[in-house]
Amino acid sequence: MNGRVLSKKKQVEQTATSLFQQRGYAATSMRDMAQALGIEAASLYSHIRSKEEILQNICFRMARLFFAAQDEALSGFTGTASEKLSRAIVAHIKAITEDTSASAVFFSEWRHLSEPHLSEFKEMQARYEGTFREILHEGLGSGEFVDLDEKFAMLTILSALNWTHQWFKPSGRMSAEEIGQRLADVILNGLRKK
Amino acid sequence: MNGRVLSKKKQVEQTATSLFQQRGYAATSMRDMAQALGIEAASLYSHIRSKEEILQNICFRMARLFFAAQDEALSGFTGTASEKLSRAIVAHIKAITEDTSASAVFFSEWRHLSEPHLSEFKEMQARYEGTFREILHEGLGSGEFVDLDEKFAMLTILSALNWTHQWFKPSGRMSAEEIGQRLADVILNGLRKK
DNA sequence: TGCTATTGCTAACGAACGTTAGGTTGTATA
DNA sequence: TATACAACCTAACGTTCGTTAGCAATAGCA
Repeated sequence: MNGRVLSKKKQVEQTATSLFQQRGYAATSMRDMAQALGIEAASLYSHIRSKEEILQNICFRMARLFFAAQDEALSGFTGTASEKLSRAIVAHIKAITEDTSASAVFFSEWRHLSEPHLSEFKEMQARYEGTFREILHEGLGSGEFVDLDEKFAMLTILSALNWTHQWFKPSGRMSAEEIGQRLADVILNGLRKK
Repeated sequence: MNGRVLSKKKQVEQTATSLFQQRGYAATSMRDMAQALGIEAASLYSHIRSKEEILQNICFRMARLFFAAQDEALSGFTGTASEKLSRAIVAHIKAITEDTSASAVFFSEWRHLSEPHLSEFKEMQARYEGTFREILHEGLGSGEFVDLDEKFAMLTILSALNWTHQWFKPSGRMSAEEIGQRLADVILNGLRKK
């Protein structure tokens, strides 16, 4: 077995991801998913343990993706805070564009995780955001960045980036890297022409 | 009657707003709301027609707030695209900070509206965003702004602004107007010191 | 051929859901 | 004092929810 394109479990997760994105986790029933797959609701339990397990897999898989991209972009890199921020932004966009549906679920459905997964998730989130804060902190200390609140700036930047999943199309004329670079440029230099 | 601080219907809506923000519309039950108010679920129907009516009221009230703020900021105003954008941003932040909980619901729970309200809502949203697009279009035509995609820039800007509801505290040291102004500054001039 | 997964089914469980019907109480006004 | 209404109750409705039990069909491998 396993000469298949996609294991059935992956298929279930992919369908669930799409439905969670469209309707939200709480508003998507097991029967909805089953119907989308052309099977009965009870049959889903041959592949998954519970509804929440699906959400956990989506959320934590995306989390790993974000960390991997961030690590790759920053580990061992030395440069100005601007350069670091730029690389972190490009990495972030790259992770989002690797799976926009899962990203959408990751960003807005994680609150439906139950303990202890919820706490673990929040911890990872804080750690990930912490890297951005450190970069901002560094840039503020070196006088590279304008005076601003570290935390609010970090949240605002991420919020701007996190909308990318809504409109990114892999078939579009810009690659993830190009989009990330443009966003980094605008964040660093602003809309206004100099 | 009506020497009261808040009509019971408003109390129900306020409680619902808070719960919708925390758990999401679909994951909040009538019994949850009732419990938060110290009454029985069935008693809620003395004050409201349905669960969805509450969501409708929250969403459309916030929509009116956004339009009112935008109109006040721009109607009759003539100036550069930068100035217009700045005013629109400040107005937007002002509307958000007038009710951060309702804003949170407005931004992420509107998809649970049923027709025809859903279509009406989307129409208003497009109209509101259209104003931002026009400003960007103007600034691009006049050479005031750097070259960028109108639609994506608009979505990115609004996405950055729309996170404000997450951290704004009326008791904080910055007013809504100050925050809006700072955000407009960063969007126009960027993070990097010149 | 026999064994073991994989994938699916029907039937049903108890719980929770939004909502309705019908009734009781208290208070403000005519 | 009579009337009206707001506010809340208990009881229950039909539906949907996530999930379990138990069983059948199929396919790959030994």
